[in-house]
Amino acid sequence: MTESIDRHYVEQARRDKLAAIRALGIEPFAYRFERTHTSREAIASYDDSLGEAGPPVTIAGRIVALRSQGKTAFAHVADGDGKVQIYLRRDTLAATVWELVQLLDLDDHIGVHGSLFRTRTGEVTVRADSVTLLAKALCPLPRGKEQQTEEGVTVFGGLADAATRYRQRYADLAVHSDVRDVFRQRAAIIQGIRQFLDDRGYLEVETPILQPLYGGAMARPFVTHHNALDMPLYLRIADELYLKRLIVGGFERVYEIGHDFRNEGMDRSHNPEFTMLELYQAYADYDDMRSLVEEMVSEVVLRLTGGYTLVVGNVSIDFARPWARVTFREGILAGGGIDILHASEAAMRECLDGKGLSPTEIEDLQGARLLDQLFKTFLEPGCVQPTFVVDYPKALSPLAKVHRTHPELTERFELIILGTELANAFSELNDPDDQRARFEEQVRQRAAGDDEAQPFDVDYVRALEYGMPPTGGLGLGIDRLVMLLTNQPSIRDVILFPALRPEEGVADS
RNA sequence: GCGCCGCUAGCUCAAUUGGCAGAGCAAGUGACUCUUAAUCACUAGGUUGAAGGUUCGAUUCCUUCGCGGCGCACCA
Repeated sequence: MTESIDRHYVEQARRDKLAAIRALGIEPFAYRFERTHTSREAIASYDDSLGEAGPPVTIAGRIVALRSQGKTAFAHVADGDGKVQIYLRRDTLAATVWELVQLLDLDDHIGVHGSLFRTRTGEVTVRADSVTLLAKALCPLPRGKEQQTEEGVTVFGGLADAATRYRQRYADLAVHSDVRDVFRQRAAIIQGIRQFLDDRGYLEVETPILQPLYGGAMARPFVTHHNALDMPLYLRIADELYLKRLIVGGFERVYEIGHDFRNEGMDRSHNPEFTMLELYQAYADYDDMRSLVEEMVSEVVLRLTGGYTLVVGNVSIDFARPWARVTFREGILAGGGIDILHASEAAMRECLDGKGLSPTEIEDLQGARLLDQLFKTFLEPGCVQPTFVVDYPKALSPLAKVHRTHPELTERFELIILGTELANAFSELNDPDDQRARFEEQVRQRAAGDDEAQPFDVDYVRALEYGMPPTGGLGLGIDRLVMLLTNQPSIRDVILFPALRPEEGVADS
């Protein structure tokens, strides 16, 4: 980039001011600034008995509104916890400072020292006796204008384009305090989960993100290359197999909160990189995982909202325990009138007739896919309130332990809320011979062209051969939980920098 | 990957049947010593996402492409 490019007149005007500020002998980009109060603290420190002689404060922030009236000016300065009005008068400021004030723009960062008073219109305000420029904003933020009304704040204009909001998240955040709030809540939710698990003796661990073999889920991986070892490495699609190795190693309760990577489509509930909680507990089964996740999520909801009820969209969700529980078989029987354990595949296909699928699509369904379609059609959408769907057919759950009393089922549940899967849990398979057989089956499917089948992990089977105690395992999609608890319609609204197509002319310059 | 919708000034949005591309905010100049969507006057700001086509004439109609949104498919 050179200085000869044609700059937009708005930016050029600001660069001219930047030069004028330097000509005044003022450095427009400061090194540090010592403030005494945040905006909120400053306002709280004013007491009306003090009249015009309020306490001195030093605040810092970004100029979010600027109203000049010639020899005076009002501005609002926003910081991390709010904003405060400042009052600038030519006759109370040094001549150079007043010249600087004339060169300030919206979105500049400034520090202000002065004493508090209440204006005639009733707003607690800092009467500035000095102003320090902390950083000049050379581009204005796409900021709307706010009007304070009885009902709250109305914003006129602003940043609305979704693509720009996600691409320039810094501008989105700078301009939308409600977007910042979503990410504060996200942090609180994750912190609540950590607290819950730490309090119960679960050990937080970190396992490899770069893996020589991927496994633990059915998904296409991202592949990269290690130069020194000259070998491919995969970005993990799940933590599962490493965490269970730790159970073999003698840790009885472990969890990891981290990113998984799946090389698949993107939509409202899928980002290629997403945050997963995985948790494993020795001597436990899927029933223990069920009460654990129920307790954990309801406690997080309580901490976040002060209650157990949450309005999401136009539905009220009740997180008070206990949550509904339905078996996979009974749920489909109730919703679709068909018993998956006894009906023929032909009869099951017939059930799906007229449910939005074309006849050829229905004809192609068989085995696991057919069962999954029945689940998606007759059971999942009806699970609006928190619902455990338990005991999945074996065909759908190659990683779960066979049900102790129904050999055609597995000990697995999914937690469904608002028709969306939030968590998935098993009684973990700990028979190494069974595990070996299932890997072999995966290899066969891979050879048959299923590129999502898992590779054979010899080392993992070796770990199981040393003996893994009975273990309950749980995976919970953190992003989806945050979406739900913060009432956000898209996973992109709860991921700070969601995956996007590269922007033309930026990525390659 | 498929379908539908959208893309106009820095931002938010208009533009009648295909007939001079407009407003508010932001910006610049000027006025203004308690304003708060400050106000008032003036000024500037456009390759209408890109390329092509139809037409005397295209923001508008057609084709292709790019980006985004929604839905479907794939996928937890």
